[in-house]
Amino acid sequence: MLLRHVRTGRARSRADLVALTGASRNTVSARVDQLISANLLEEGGRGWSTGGRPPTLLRFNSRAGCVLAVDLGVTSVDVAVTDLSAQILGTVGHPIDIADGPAPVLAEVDRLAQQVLAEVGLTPADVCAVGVGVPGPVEFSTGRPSHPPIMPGWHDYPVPSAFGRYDCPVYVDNDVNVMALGEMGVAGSVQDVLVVKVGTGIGCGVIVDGRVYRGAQGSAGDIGHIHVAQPDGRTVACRCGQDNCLEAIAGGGALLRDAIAAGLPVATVREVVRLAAQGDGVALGLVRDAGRTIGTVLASLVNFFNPHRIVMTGGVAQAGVPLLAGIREAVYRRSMPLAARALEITVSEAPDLSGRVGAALMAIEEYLDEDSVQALAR
Amino acid sequence: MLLRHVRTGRARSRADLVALTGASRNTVSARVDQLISANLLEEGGRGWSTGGRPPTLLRFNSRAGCVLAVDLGVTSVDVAVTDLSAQILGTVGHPIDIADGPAPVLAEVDRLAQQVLAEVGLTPADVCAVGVGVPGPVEFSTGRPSHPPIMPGWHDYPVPSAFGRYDCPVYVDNDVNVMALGEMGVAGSVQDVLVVKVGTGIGCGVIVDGRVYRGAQGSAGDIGHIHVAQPDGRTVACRCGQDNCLEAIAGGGALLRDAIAAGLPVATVREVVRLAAQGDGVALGLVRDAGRTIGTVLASLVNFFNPHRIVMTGGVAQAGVPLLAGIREAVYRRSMPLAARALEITVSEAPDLSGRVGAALMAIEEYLDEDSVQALAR
DNA sequence: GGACTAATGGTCAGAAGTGAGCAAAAGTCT
DNA sequence: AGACTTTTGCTCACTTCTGACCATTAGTCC
Repeated sequence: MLLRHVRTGRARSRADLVALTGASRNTVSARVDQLISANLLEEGGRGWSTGGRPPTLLRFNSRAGCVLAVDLGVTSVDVAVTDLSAQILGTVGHPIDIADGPAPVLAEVDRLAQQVLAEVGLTPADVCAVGVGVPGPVEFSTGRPSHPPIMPGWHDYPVPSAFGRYDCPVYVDNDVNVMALGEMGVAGSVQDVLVVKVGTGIGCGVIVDGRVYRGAQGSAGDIGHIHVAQPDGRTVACRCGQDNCLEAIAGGGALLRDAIAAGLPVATVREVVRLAAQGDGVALGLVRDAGRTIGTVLASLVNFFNPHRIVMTGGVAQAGVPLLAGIREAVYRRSMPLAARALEITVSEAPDLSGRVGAALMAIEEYLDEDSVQALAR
Repeated sequence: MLLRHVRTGRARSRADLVALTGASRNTVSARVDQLISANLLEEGGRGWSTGGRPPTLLRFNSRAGCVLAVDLGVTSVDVAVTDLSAQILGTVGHPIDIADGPAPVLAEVDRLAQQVLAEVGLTPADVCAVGVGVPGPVEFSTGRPSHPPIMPGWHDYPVPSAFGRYDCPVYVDNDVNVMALGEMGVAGSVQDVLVVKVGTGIGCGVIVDGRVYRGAQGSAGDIGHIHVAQPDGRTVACRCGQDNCLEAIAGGGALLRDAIAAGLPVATVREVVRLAAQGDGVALGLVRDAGRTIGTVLASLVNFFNPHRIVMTGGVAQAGVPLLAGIREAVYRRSMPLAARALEITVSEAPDLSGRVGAALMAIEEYLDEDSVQALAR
C-alpha cells in the first residue's frame, strides 16, 4: 500500500506517506524500513527543503526484479523484459499466425522470451511475474480465452501453463484492457478514461477510477460492433454477420478496402497510414472519414460515460492528426458541451509499445499486490 | 461496515459476519454488542440449524430513526418519511412549477415535510437525514445544482440550507442517480446496472459495482441528447439546440407530439401511456416505435458497458410491455450475443415510488457512513 | 438418551498500530 | 551565529485486533 504511493510518485518521503495514509509516523517508519530491507525501496539522497530539514527521498527500486511482457497480436507477437517500473530492458518481435492455435504460438513465445532474457543477461529465475495481452476475451481469474472470435482453437486454453518454466504468477487479459493500462502509464491517476484501439478491428479499454472496468460478462468496451447508420444508406457487411458495424466501416480492414477501391497502390493498412502521413490527399480523406465515423460513436459514449480523457491507439492511430481531426470534429459537434469541454482527445505517444508496457504494468501491479510480496515486506 | 452486511442481508448472524469480514469472532462479537446497545441492531430469535446450534439472527433496527425523502420533479414534488430500511411511513405530493425558483418551491417542500411528519406522529428531531432528488445536474459534495437546463434560477442555490429545521445532514443528487439507487433496492448487489428514465426527457443512472458512477464532470448517463439517425432522413429539433437527439425523437414530449399529430384525443403523456395500456393500436405503435429508438441507443451502450441489468422507469415506462418489446427487439438484434444473452431488461415495479425510495436510500447510506454514527457505535 | 456439531461467550497473551513526547539532524531566515 | 522549521528516529503507555483455548447452549443425527 505504501509501495503504491511511492511507485506512482504521489509520495517521495516518509513525511509524504504519513500525510497520504493518515497512519502514524511510527507505523510508516517501520513499514518503510521493512520495504527497504526487502530491497523494494531505496533511499535516494535529500530533497528540497521547505524551511526545515529536507526529506530523505524514497525511490522504488525498480531493479528489484523483472517481468516478462507478452503482446500477442493476430499476425505477430512482441515479447519484452522490463524492470518493475515497466521500463523495457529488451524486446523482440516475430510474425505468427494466431490461428495456428495455442501450442505452436506459445512455443514461439517461449523461445522469444528465452532469447530476450539471454540478451539482457537475466535468467528465468529473475522473472517475478508474466503479463500477457491476447486479442480476444479472457476469463481473467483463470487466464483462459473465452470463445475468442479471431483466435480459433484458443477457447479455454490455459495460457499460464505455457510459462511453467517461470516459477511465478502469470496474468492474462484482453489486449485492449492491457493497452489501456499502458496508456494510463505508471502515474496511476484515478480518472475515467477510454482507450480506443483502431487496428484491423476496433476495441475500447474502459478505465473507471483508474481501474479496468470489465462489465457483467467481461465484454465491456466491445465497441467495434456498434451499429452505425450510413448517411447514404449504404450497407456494409461485417465479419461478425451483422451489417454496418463500426469496425466494418471505419476499422483498419475497411480503410484498406476503401483505399484499394480508390485506386491507391497499397496492400496493407500500414501503407495507407503511411500515405496519409506523407500527405496523400486521398488517403488523408479516407482516414479523416474513418475518424468522423468513429467520432460519431465516441460522441455518444462521451455523453454516456463522461470520461476525462480519450486516448487513441493501434495501427490506424499512428495516422495521428488527420484521424484526430475527424474524431474531434464529430465529438465536439455531437456531445453535450459540459462533457465535451474539458475532454482531452489524444493519440498514444507510442502505440506500438503500449501493449508491452501495459502487459508489464498489469503483471507488476498484480504481482506487488500478491500475498507473497506482502509477506516478504514483513 | 458490519451494519452494511446486515442491512443488505448478506449476513444474518454473528457467524456470517465472521465469515464475511474475516475478522475474529471476538472482534465481531464486541462490535455487534456495541451496535445492539446503540440500538442499530436487534437480536431476532433463532435461525435454522445446519446440524449444530442455530444462529442468533441479527436484524437491522430500521425503527432506530427516520429519514425525509424528497423527489423534486418539474411539475410536482413528492415528500416521504421512511424508516431506515427505506420503507415509506407516510408520503404526500403536490403540484409545483420548478421554474418558480428555489425559495417558493422549497418553502412548499418544507410545508409538506412538516405535514407528513405530523401524520406519522414524528417530529423534526426524529429525522436522521434528508435525501433530495432534483431534475438536473448537482454538485454532490455541496448539494448545489450546477447550471440545470430545466431549473431556471436554481444554479448554485444551496438546497441543504432549506432544511435548517432538521439538525441533520442533507444529501442532494440528480433525480436519475437517485432513482437508480431506488431501483437497486436495499439488496445492494454489486452489479453493473443502467436505470433508464423515460419521462419528458430521457436520462440514465449508471451503477458501477453497486455504486453511482458520475464521470468526470458528473454528467455521466446523459443519454437524452445522443444523436440518433432517422431512417427516413427526417430532422427533429431538440430543445437543446441540436437535431435528432434521442429524447427529441423518443422522449415523452415527442410521444405526446406524435400522438396529437396522429389524431389521438390526448393532452398529456400520461394519457398516451394510458391509451397504450388500454390497447389502442395507434398509441401502442407509437410507444413501440419509441422503444425501438431507445433500444438502438441502448444496444450500443450494452456493447460498450456490458451491464447485468437494464431497468426502465419514468412516466413512459409505465406503458410496460409495448415499450419493453420495442427496446428488447432493438437491443437483442444489435448487441453482441455474449453481452445480450444474460442481459435482463425490465420495467420498474413502482416507477412512481423509486424517486422517493432512492432519495431515502441515498440519505440512509450516506448517514450510516457518517463519522458521527460510527462514533455512536463505539 | 447420547454423541456430535455449530454458534456463541469469555478470558488471556501477544501482535500491531496510535499518539504523545523527546531528541537529533539538516536545512532556512534574520 | 542564533532562532526557527521540517524531517526523521526512538521510546513508552495505551488501545485495538488476533488467535488460541475453554465453556456453554441448543440444535441434529443415530
